[in-house]
Amino acid sequence: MSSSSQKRGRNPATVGGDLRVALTRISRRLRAERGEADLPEGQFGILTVLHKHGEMSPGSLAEHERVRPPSMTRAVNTLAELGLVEKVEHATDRRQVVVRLTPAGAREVAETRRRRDAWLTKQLSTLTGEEREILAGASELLIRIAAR
Amino acid sequence: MSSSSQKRGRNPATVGGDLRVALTRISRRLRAERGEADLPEGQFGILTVLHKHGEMSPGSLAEHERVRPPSMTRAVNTLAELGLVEKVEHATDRRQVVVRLTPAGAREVAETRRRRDAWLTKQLSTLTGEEREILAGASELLIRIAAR
DNA sequence: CACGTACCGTTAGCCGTGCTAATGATCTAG
DNA sequence: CTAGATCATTAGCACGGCTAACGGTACGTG
Repeated sequence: MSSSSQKRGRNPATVGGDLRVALTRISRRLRAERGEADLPEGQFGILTVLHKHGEMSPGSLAEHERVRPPSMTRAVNTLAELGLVEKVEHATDRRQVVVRLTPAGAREVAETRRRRDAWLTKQLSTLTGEEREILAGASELLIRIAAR
Repeated sequence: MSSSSQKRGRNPATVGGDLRVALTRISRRLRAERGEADLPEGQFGILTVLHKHGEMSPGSLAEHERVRPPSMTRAVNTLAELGLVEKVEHATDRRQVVVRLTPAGAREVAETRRRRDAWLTKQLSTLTGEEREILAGASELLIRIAAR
């Protein structure tokens, strides 16, 4: 009862410490719940970005995903080998590369989304609406903080 | 404006998707903010567990951190090489090993805690009390979910 | 025009940290 | 005493971050 009783005027450092613990715990749990057939988190993330925003250069992808270019190059190559994206040349700037979702990639996004999120969705279903609201709010805050 | 306008009756799947994005973003950000001198997240986590709960077997540590035993063995060995923990033999069961924080390890916990959390604490300081409340609540929820 | 500089992507190679499978040592039940 | 359970470890794989260094391309300026 010690953590939920004192609610007002939270100390930023304390919240930060708790948040860190929570993040590592849930991350490990989610990783453990990933099925054999599911794409690794990072790779799937790239597909969803392409699905949402359309074709994009590796550099933009890297920036969007807050990753260094070499990391993105490798991830994109893996996806290309799987036939989920294709790399085509840029129309006017030959330094650049355009990464594009293939039909198979688009299918993968749709199919995997359901499968992959099954466990988490199920857990969230058991929460109250208010609790889900807290997590939704936290998501927005965390994304905002990460973007600074 | 599409994500913050509709607030009631959140769909678990939607919350899950957003949450996933938020988790990967903030995790990468935190990793990027880690200083040269700071211990990697996982290793530091082990030190804090030992600091909080006292000496412990690798198996218990693994369970506590939701990791498989081989992962813990390796992490503990790294910490032992750094002189931050020591491995001593169990009093009665010679299969077991007892992992214990060294004085240097205890020092490391105290010192690193401040340094390592500087960035996150600073970010949280700029939030409103209500927003920090949301993150504190979310931390509890996530830890609960991870423990299932 | 040519040259230097800036930019983009890639290659090479490092590290941390998760996993499974298999081994060795020890303990314990029968 | 033997068989099986339990604990830690070793070996080896995957994933996904990173930096440093490099090659090709574009572009501004002399």
